[in-house]
Order: sequence, then C-alpha cells, then structure tokens
Amino acid sequence: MAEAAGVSRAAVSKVLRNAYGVSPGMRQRVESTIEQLGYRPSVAARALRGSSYRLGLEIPHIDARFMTQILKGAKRAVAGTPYQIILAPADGPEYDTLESLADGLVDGIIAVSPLVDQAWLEDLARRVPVVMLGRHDTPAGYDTVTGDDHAGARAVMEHLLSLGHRRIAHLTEPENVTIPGSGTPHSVRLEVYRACMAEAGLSGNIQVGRRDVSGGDAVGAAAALLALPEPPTAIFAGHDDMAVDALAAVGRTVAVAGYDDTDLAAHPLIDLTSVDQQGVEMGAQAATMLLERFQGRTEPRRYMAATRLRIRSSTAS
Amino acid sequence: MAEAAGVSRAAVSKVLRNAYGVSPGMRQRVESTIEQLGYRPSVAARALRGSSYRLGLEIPHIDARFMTQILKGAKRAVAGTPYQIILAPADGPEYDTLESLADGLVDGIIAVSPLVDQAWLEDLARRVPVVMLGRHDTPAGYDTVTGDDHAGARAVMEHLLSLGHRRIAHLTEPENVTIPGSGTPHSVRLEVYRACMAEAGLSGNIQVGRRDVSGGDAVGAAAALLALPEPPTAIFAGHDDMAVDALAAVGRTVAVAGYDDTDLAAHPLIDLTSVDQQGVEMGAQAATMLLERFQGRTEPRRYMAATRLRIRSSTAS
DNA sequence: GTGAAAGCGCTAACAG
DNA sequence: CTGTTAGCGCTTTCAC
Repeated sequence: MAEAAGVSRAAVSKVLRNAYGVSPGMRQRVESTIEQLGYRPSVAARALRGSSYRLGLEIPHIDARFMTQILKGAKRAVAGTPYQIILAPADGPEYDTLESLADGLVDGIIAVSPLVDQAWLEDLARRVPVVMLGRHDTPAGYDTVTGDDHAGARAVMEHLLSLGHRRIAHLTEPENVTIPGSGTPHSVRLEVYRACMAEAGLSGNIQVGRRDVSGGDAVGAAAALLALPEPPTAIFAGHDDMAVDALAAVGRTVAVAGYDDTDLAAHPLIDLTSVDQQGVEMGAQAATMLLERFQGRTEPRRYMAATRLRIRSSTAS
Repeated sequence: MAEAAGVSRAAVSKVLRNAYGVSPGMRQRVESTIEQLGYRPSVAARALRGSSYRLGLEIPHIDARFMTQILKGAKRAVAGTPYQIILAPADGPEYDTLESLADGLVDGIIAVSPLVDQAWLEDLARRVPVVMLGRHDTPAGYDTVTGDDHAGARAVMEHLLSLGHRRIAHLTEPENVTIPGSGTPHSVRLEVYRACMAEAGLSGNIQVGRRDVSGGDAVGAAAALLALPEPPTAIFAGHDDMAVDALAAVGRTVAVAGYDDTDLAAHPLIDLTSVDQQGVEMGAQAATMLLERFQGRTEPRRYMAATRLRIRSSTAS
C-alpha cells in the first residue's frame, strides 16, 4: 500500500487516522491510492497496536425483545463515530463470553450480565472499558445503566391494586437471578412486589411463579399459578416475554402486566400493559459512556432511566 | 508468559494449539502456568498471524425472529470446536458490514444478504470463506444454504386455495427485495404466488402489498389490502413478522399465513399457519460448511432445507 | 513535513 | 523434543 502510493507506511497510517503532519498533497495522493486499491486496514493489526474500533455488546438472550431496543440505541450513539458494534451472544455463564471479547477483539464492552461477580467485573474493567446494563451495584471501575426498577415495579403493582385485584402473583426468572439484595433488575422487581403486597395487607396472597431454569418459556409456570387452589386474578410478569407466555397459558381470564414495553406488547392481538423503561435510550447512554471512556474518563458514572407505565387491555377489567 | 514458565514462546504456542512436538512434562508446566496467570492469548495477535477463531454472522434485522433459529443452529454446530460466533448487525447496505467483518476480525462469514451483487461476493469469498443464507444463486467461491422456497410457497397457496379462497393477496417486502429472477427468497415466493394464482385461473385477483421501505412494519400495507374494493379473503405473508403485522391490521376477519414458523407463530394468541423451513438446521449447516472450508474444502456446496406447512387457526374457516 | 525503525503478541519455519 | 528467529500489518516515537 505504502509503496503503491510512493510514500512511507507512516504517512498512510497518519492519513488513516487523520493525524497531524500530513501535507495536503500527500494526503491527496494517499487517499486516491486507497481508493484505487480498495485498500482496507487490517483490524487485527490495528487492534494489536492500538484500537480495533469495535464495540462489543454482550447479550444473554438474543431472542429477548428488549435487546432490540438496546441495540437500536447503541447503534444510534455510535453513528458518525468510527466505531462499530459487534454482538456477542452468551450461552450460559457470561464469564467466557466477556473474557473472549476482552481478548483484544474490542475496545470496550457493553454487557447485560446481572449474575457475574462484581469483583470479577472490576478486574475485567481494569483491562478494558466496561459499561454494565441493569446492575444496581456501585462500581469503582465501570459504568452502569439501569432502569428505575423500583418505580416501574411499584407502578405496576399500584395499577393492579387500584383495579381491585387482591390475589396478584408474580412471574419471574429462576431463583439464581432473583437473589434478594443481589441488585439484579428481577430481584428488585420481586422485592417491590413483595413490599407492595405487604403494604396492602396482602402478604398472605403472595405467589411467585418462576420460569424453567432450562431457559424454557414461562407457559408452564403461569399455568401452575392458575392451577392453585386460590388462583391469582392478576399476574405481574418480570418482563414482556414472560407476560406473553402467561397470556398463552391463561388467555384473557387473568389480568397480565409485563415489563420493558417491547414492540410485541403494543401488538393489537397481545395488547399488553407494560413498563416502558426506555430501552433505546439506555442503549444509547451505554454506548455514549463507553465512548467517553475511550476519550479518557475513568471515574464511574451511573445512569438510571425513568419509567412509564403503558396501560393496555391485558389489564382491563 | 513464556518466561514465567521458563520455556520458549514457541512451546507455549504449541501447547495452545496442541500441536506436535511437546513433551508431556513441558505441556504440564505450560498449562499450569497458564492457569496460574489466568493467561489468555490475544485474539488480535493470533488473527494477524493465523486465525482469530471467530466466526462472523451478519444479520440484517436483529429483530427478525427467524434469525434466532439460525443463530441457535450455528451455535450448536460450533459447540465443541474452538470457534466462537460473533454477530454483526447490518444497517442498510450490507457491503460495509461484510467488509468490516472481512477486515481480519473473523475467519469466516455467514451472511444473510440477498441484495449484494454476486460478483462482489465472489470477490469477498476469495479473501475469506463465505456461506450465504437464502441465496438461490450458483456461486463459484462460496456456499449457500436456502430453504425450498418453491415448495414452501406452493404449499401455502395450495392450502389457501383448497380452503376455497379465491381472492388471495400476497404481502411482501419492498420491490428491491423481490426483483424477478434475482433469486431472493421473497422474489421466489412472489413468483410462486403469481404462478399459483395463474394456474388456478385467478390472475385477475392478484394483489401484492408491500411493507414500508423504511423498515417499518407491514400493518399499513395489510390495512390497505383490506381497503380495496374487492378485499382479499386470505393473505399470504412473506414471513411471520409481516403475517403478525397483518393479523394486527385485519384481525381474524381474513385468513393469514406466514413463513418461517417462528416461535411467535406457535403462540396461542397468534396461532399462525406458517411454513417451517428448518431455520435451526439451516444455521447448523451454514456453520458446518464454514468449518469444512477452514479445513480446506474449496469447491462450493449448496444445501436446501425441506419445508413443511404448519397449519394453525389463522387459516381456519 | 516526512520516513526509518521498533515492536504489539503471536505463529511457523527452521536449526539445534 | 525444544528454542531461536523472522515476520503478520499496523502505530508511534524519533531523527532527518
């Protein structure tokens, strides 16, 4: 490449990064040669020496519709920058996926990994900039972007209670995702559920269903709730995907509310009451924070998105 | 790393790739040092010299449920190999996304890019192994994995016709995706639709609706079909996502059939008749073909998955 | 303003 | 069986 343009490699490198110290004439010459040759710099080589200009987004469930929102926002935030987003689907323990992203593939990581150990994350964040989604912890070396799970869950419960429901069940993820005090979104939503029930003097009516550990759907869990001696009249599902499963199991016999306000919730045939926690904005914030870290920021930042309850017919009386 | 174990870098490299010429003692020593240091080889450096052990899956719409199936199959196929899958979401023209994957990030590419030029692809395939999904072309340098769009579309049409429908509309993608003879899945489905209508003596009833070019939904297009002077009694949608949009627009007043048999189609509240084209198997085949190319295969292979019509209540009379 | 040269962390010949 | 060595393609001082 350098020879083709009759200049040094250094010159080419400078033009590529439009750094100082290139005369207009040289820049011109290099650029036209790049054009002619269809030359593209090797990401591997760049990464070895500097940056790969790749941003890794680790996602636990590709089919979780909430992820679509996150990606959309992140894309929007990096538009116009030289950075690109690559997705790393995690299967099972996210440690491996995160490690392998950190192995020099990307300049920074956005991850949805509520279960990984904070100390381990701090360690990772020392090697590569990290922004975590949906962690209510207080990190030293990475940033967090979360929704306001307290407010969101409370809004759902107040809505259901105001409709007169007394037997309200909560449909959530397996136990390992909802350990009290762990700060995962689903642990918070569960805690709020319990608290609201207690405040309403309905502690005796607390019922918690959980979806299969095997990553299966929540249809069975919802059906099990309905089969109780005193079945719930309303189900607060931890997120829309489970809510949709619940609808599949219980039909319109029970009020169902979800979380995330995914596009499916707005579908007329589903028409699910849900909590909008601004997933797109969260994705955009996460990417922006990463870009800030690339530019030198080191002190941690935390962003919490506001929530809004979208009431639809799934909770109509 | 090498010094820490008191051996040469070459030895470490060999252990890593478990190549020949390492004594058990040395392997032992190296491995335990790797363990102690938590050492992880740099992907960038490996890629520069050999392989990155990363497989790129380019997908046009992350939210297309069909992609979930592809990814699932691909994951299954690489399980147990040293390869990992990374996803590259394409926005707009796939050329850029594919190029940037080929820039040394991955050892091979699986892509869903019906619109890119074949000659251009052949060119790309000379630089890096490529498997294309959903292209009915006859390539020289890359492999293809497709569904049997002829059989699948015909099955839908025969089903609808056998139910007595005469005014059957087709809901498909924008024109640029369905250019006759282009070999895209949607162009084939459209052609089969026309052919089946003609064969049934219903050429006069052909109605084609298209979803918004802007990547929007197909709700409006479906509503427009229904607003025709002689509205269709059945809609054959090019894929499930559009079929679900159609259901949103027309409710249960019109028979609706989709394509791909995504998990949403099986949902009781949707319960959509659809064509199962074995997306998981297609993904697995694609990944397997790529692995074969890594091992030296160069002659092109083409795989076509069989289809099966799943009849559900959305086309009940 | 420009080019020469060192080196990122690894792999693949080759020599020992 | 083991270690030395020469790059992979780029970025980055540092002379010129």
